[in-house]
Amino acid sequence: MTTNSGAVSNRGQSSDSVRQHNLTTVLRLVHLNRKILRSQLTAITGLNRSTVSALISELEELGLVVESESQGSSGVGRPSLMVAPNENVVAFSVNPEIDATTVSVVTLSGQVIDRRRKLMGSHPSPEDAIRVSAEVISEMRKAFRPGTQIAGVGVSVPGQVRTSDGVIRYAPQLGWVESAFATALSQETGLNVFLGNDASLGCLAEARFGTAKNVNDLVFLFAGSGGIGGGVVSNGMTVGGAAGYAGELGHMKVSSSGRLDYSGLPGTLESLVRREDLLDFFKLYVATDEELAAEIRSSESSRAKRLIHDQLDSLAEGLSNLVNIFNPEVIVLAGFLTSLFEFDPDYLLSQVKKGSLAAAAERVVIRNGALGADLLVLGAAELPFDALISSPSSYSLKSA
Amino acid sequence: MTTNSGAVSNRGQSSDSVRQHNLTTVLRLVHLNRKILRSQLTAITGLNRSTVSALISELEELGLVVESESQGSSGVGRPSLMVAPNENVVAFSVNPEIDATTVSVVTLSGQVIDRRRKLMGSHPSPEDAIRVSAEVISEMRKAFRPGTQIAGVGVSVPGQVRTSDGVIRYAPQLGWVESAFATALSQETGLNVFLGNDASLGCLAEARFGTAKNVNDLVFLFAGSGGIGGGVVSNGMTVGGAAGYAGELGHMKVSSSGRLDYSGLPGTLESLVRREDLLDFFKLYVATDEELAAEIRSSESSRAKRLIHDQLDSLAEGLSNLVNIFNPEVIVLAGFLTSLFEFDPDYLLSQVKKGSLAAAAERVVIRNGALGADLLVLGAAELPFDALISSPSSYSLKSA
DNA sequence: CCTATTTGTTGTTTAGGACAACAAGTATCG
DNA sequence: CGATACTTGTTGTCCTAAACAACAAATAGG
Repeated sequence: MTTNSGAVSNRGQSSDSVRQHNLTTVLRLVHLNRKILRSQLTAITGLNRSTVSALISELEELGLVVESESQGSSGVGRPSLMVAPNENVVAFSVNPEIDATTVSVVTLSGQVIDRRRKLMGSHPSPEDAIRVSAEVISEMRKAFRPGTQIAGVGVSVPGQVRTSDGVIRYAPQLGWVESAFATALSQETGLNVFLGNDASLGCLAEARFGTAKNVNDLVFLFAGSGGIGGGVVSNGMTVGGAAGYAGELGHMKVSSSGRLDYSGLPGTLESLVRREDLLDFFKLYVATDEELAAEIRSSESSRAKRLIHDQLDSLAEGLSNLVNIFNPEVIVLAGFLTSLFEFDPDYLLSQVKKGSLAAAAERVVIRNGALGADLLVLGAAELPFDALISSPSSYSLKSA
Repeated sequence: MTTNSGAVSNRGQSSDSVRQHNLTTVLRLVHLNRKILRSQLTAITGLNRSTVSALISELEELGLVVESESQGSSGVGRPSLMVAPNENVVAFSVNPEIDATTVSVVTLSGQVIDRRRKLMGSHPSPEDAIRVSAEVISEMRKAFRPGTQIAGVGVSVPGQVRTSDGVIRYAPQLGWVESAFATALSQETGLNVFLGNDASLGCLAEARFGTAKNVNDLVFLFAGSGGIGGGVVSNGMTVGGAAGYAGELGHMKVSSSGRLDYSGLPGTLESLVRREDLLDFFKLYVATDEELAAEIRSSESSRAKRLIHDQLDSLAEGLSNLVNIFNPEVIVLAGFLTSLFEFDPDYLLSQVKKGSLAAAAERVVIRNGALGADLLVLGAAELPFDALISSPSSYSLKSA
């Protein structure tokens, strides 16, 4: 049941908004599926063939989609046309890290067609990151083929972002506080800039293109060197909260331990499940996730196993809480949590079930994320694409 | 930002569905506001005056709303007509408790016009409750004035309910396990029966008619003799989870304490914030919430204050987690939590802020619920009313 | 009593989706 | 290989329902 509380959608619908809605619906399906048959569009939307035809014509005139004859026909009857996003429509994805900033170009069809990583001095300021991003974006634009249309810029932030105006409130690892990042980068580039929390964007990406495609209720947990972040989809909608700070699942207190997390809160999931602890134990310094994963996979000593199982126990406590709170269909893990999970999947699942209500946990599935290195790149690009998709006929795309 | 993940609303809209949507929108506004001016309807919906006029005519012909001349005109110009729900449209609300079952009649305008509480032997079975409910409903129907139209029955269940088919999975206090309650009660009464978790329904009621009206992101926490339940509204939608079990906020682990809650989970909010503990301390047995509240309010001894502050501390730990997870606009407390909160509101708020991220907590407000004894009655009645409102022209109302 | 203002009503226009008929292209079967 | 069945795209027509415009009704203020 998806009862809405009444504070939502009190607007009526005119025939004009119907058209917009239908354009959005079709364009979203084309975007999500990368390519899709017209016949599938009519089946999924429930709209008439002729209506779908008209909608696609309009989207084609807007330069947003292209049609082609489908190869390798499947079945009787006239073969249906293939509809795909126009490859000329792109977005920039900006991913600031502690020692570098990565800028990527993503097409509306989900291809990452360019990526440049700029190393930066330690502890760059927001202004540094903005300047570098703007420079890289400017370079990249010069290389675009003519006719390229830019939807905007999406930025993944390892910290708390006020989504309404794209202000970074606090990014602990970067040491950034209260930066009007979106406004500044928009001024530098002349593009629309959207910000999101990194884990929330990862959640979005896995829900749309990854292992949780078509899942309406999911919990996502992402752990990197900077702690644990999360994201939640409920009723098919991202849980954003009043100002966009929701999803800080790593800062959930699960124990009376006095250990502090990176934000200074005691006994939280993030304080107990730590990449650093494993690195220390394996005497790895500055290791990649792959190297750490290899160590974990090949762990034989009982001390190592004990440590890993302790981490799994703590992780399970957090996940149990989330199961009780959200009753998700799928739990998706990313970052180094994937290696923990792989070490003993059955153990984690059984511990999660032990700590949660039977009914809420009975159908839950735990999976590793499927997007790997593209996770945040794709997630951030979804922000400008969402803006475009929600008003296809009026959104102002910028040319290269 | 309310980004949707893509798994939702892939349907297109035909002109017919527009009409249904607009009928629903108008009827929902009339229901939520109990009465509303036509001019306000046009302003809120953004629809044309003539369109609103036509929609109301249709709803009036369906017997769902009535129009009247508004008294005490306010301002220049022709006075607008007042639109209100038809008082002949009602729903039954069934609230099973450990020692009694209460059946109420609620009008579409939100009035509780009849209520009968049937005491039952200790530990009644689901079948007992179904039989008693059906009997009371049958009696009540005889007393209805002619023309009364019944939307259905809403049942609040202190336990886990699979919302898709109205099966009670587990209601610990009642000792009920796996009961096809909705189907059985529907068979007995010939009415549509809907089930919901009690706390979730309380959340819904406070969000629609209580202290959280027009709030799109809220967390609700409800504590009675049977433990702590909760409900969440995010993006204006109830968080229900994959099968409807979401919102079990009381079973969130926040401490390493070995104390068990009523479902056998250790260190949870429910295990630490306990009505029983307070009753024991004050040597009250079988007290009402009012009696307990009076004791708490007049507590002077330092031992009493200590106990109450301990409970507030535990409550704050749970709420801090929920703030980090949901970034709510408002937290609503109900049941005996209201007296805890009233004892020292500033303390609770400051402890909550201490345990959560500054950004997520900065604007959060804690309030007591406003609906008192009507909480679950109104909440349960919303289930059949929702069904009616979401398809006004095709929902089959039953006559008395 | 007259004017300005707001709202309800009625008749007309218009946008856009549904529908029906036909053309186009594929697979199957004899 | 041709006939048939089947599915899909296209085109022209129909129809629903919202917008719009003009007018009537009801109020407040001068």
